[in-house]
Amino acid sequence: MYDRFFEKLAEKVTLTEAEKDLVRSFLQPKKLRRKQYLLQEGDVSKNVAFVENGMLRSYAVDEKGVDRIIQFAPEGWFVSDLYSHITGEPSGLNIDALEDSEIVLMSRDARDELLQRVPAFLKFSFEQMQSAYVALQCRLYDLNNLSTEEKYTKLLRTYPDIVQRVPQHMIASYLGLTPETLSRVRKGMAGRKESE
Amino acid sequence: MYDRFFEKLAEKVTLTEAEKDLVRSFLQPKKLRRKQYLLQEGDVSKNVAFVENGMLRSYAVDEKGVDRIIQFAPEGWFVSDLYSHITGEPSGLNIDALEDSEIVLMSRDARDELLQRVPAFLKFSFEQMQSAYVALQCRLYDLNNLSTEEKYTKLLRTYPDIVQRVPQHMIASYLGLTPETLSRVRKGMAGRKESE
DNA sequence: CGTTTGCTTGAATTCTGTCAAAGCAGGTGG
DNA sequence: CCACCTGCTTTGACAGAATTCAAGCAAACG
Repeated sequence: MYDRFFEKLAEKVTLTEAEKDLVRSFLQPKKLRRKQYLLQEGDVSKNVAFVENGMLRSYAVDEKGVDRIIQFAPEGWFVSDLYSHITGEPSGLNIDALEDSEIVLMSRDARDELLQRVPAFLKFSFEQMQSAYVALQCRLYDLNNLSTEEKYTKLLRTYPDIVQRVPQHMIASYLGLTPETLSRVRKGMAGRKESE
Repeated sequence: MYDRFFEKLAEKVTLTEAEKDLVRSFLQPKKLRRKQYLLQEGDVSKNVAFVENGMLRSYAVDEKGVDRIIQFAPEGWFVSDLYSHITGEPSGLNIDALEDSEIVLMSRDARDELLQRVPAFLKFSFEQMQSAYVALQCRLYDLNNLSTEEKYTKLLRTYPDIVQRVPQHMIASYLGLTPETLSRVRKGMAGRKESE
């Protein structure tokens, strides 16, 4: 239990056994069935979740009722509506499970206390956030500047197993495309490959 | 000197005078003329910059030679190529001044040492990074899901003085549009306003 | 088996990029 | 002080790309 979570910590900081125990005491395991919500629009995000295995997604619903996926969170990733979590305001996002999943929850109080009491945890959180920021900035650049096809192939290179695990229309949503457009782009790519 | 920098810190943490002095000893002021580079593509990002006043921008140049602006950094903002700064690899970005500017530099060693020696500085850096992450995620969502016109009006609401301070073609670049498209969108907005 | 869910396809429409040209400052040097 | 550049914005015409709406099809599911 919590194996992957502590592996993740170990990538960036080393904790004593005592610190590990302390951290562990603030965590709460949870299982989620496919399609089960972790957070629903309008609620306040009480927890940050770490995915031990399975996969979640966070998304917003636009004025036309269409899902707009913001993030996929497979095993080893954190997911939450940070804005709501920090400010305590109602969330505009939904988070739910795309597969049956096992996750680790950390409440806001738990997080605050750990950040204060365990310096290594603060250091980890900072570096984790820094990495996430760099990755997000890269993604933003790509979104702005790559062609549709390039966005898709780059996604495939970054997350090779995503095609097997999430339906295509969700990938389209994540990339900011309609399902039809993505379908046609894939067709174009396949056609070009065969003719060579 | 460093006034705005310490104001920024004070928004999130409180430092003793001794800590302030320590932080100060690791900072380096610098003036930049308009069009002067802080970082050029291919160089390694040695510093993180905080803008005391003036405005910088970070951008990449795509394969066709077109500037793609990633971030505007007016007074009170941090700017750097974090990826290059952390990894030590050559940067793919350029950072230069859009106006004559006064900035505060913090080298990588300085930053590492402050993060280690001044807990409040680590806490600040974490929270700063967290805020930046939330803001970036919001921007990414907008880029993906808003219409061209909505992106532009949202930008105007978020940074009311940006239109006065940066040329329109740079705003277009920041929004991922061609200058022509932005010009036409603005025309459309103006036309609609008058007829009502 | 019928229903749902997801993917594909087509045709029409709207939007955006591209290329080329012209207008409109502000700034500089003569 | 004026003529000239230069950088920036606007316009137009056209081509290409993406969305929309509608329909069909296959696999998965209860």
